[in-house]
Amino acid sequence: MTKAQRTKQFIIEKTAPIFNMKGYSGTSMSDITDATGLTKGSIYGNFANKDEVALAAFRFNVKKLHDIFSREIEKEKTFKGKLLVYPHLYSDYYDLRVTQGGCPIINTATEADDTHPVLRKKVERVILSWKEQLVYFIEQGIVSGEFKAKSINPEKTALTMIAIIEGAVMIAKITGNLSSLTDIMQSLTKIIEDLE
Amino acid sequence: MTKAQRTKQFIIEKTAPIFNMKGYSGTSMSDITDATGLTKGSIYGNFANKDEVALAAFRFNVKKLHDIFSREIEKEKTFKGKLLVYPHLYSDYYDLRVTQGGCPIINTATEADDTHPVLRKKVERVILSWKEQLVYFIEQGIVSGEFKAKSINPEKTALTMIAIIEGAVMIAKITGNLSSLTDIMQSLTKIIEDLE
DNA sequence: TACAAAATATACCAATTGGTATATTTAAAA
DNA sequence: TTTTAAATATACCAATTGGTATATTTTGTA
Repeated sequence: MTKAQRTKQFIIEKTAPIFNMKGYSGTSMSDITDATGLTKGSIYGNFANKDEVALAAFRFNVKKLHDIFSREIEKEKTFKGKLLVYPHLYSDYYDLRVTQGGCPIINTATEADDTHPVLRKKVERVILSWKEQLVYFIEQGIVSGEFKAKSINPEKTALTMIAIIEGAVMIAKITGNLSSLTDIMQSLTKIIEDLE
Repeated sequence: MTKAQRTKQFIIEKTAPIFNMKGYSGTSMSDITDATGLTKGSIYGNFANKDEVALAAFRFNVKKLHDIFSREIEKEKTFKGKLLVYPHLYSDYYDLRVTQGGCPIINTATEADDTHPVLRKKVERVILSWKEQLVYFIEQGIVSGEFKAKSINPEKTALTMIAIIEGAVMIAKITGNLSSLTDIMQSLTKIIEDLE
């Protein structure tokens, strides 16, 4: 890793929480220089513009979350177990502190949908690939006999899971109430268990 | 209604969609003057600052949505019917066009949670009172015998309903896919029907 | 150790930000 | 119809915005 690569990574790590908390248009260049202790010169030496920093920060935040879940999902042998990783981790409030400022998906989605086409597309892809992963788990669960084939619509179930999770994170974040997150995750657990 | 009151209302109506699309920090004074055709003088003659306009715009957006749902809820005689108004209206994509820019609750919640304490508190109150209304419907449904008392946790169900709805709106907005909204609303319908 | 290249800092830019003081117009009351 | 007050417009303000050209420092390599 060259010096420049390290600096680039350093800028991303330092600004990722800022972008997640303040949003794209809420984060200024001075926020970026403050957070990194670097000057504009070195920011613009490593990134073409603010946009590039925001994009990299978003990628970083998503990966951070993704890695946590992937690690736990791999440990599980059954597909039901893999699906249950989500309510399990979220019940522990695990993530909300990892990525400061709440879920980067919902944060970026709500800000970018009407304002930032590039970022919008990135979020869309993240959501769709998340959905595909869930669909795969559900379908494989059906194949393996864990879930009953009839009456299950994998696509619908996957979308519902994502909606519940994102909605739950939003509610917990705005109310500061951890128990509401736990409550909603119980409902999600039930949905998964009803697949049997 | 005096002239000033009418102008104030005019400013709110014209800027409400802007704030909902661009967000608080994304909406500038020039956006406001552009949208209204008025000058800064008359904006600041009617509002103390940008904050006041944003707060009024948020209130306006929430009320607009609230009125639509209230009207339909009143028509329903059973509590199950009242709860089902949500999936029914959202399946038709009814709201997403009423309040331009998607759901003001999720938009404002994700932006304000880490940045704007006053707005944050307002969103929190909106969500909590929405939850209380749902809890009331569920409890009354139990009293009336529509729902079976045991195994129902009204608070948990209400929170889950809100999470699903908000998450669904977010997904539909970012993917531009109406059918995902319909899919998720079917899941919500099932949750409500399972209360029997 | 010298040197080229990469990385970072400095100092600037025009444009825009939210906000204000004052001038002008419009509307209501006497 | 005149006076007064309310409503709106004009013209400004300092501060901050994202961005850039250039100077300086740091780094790896010959």
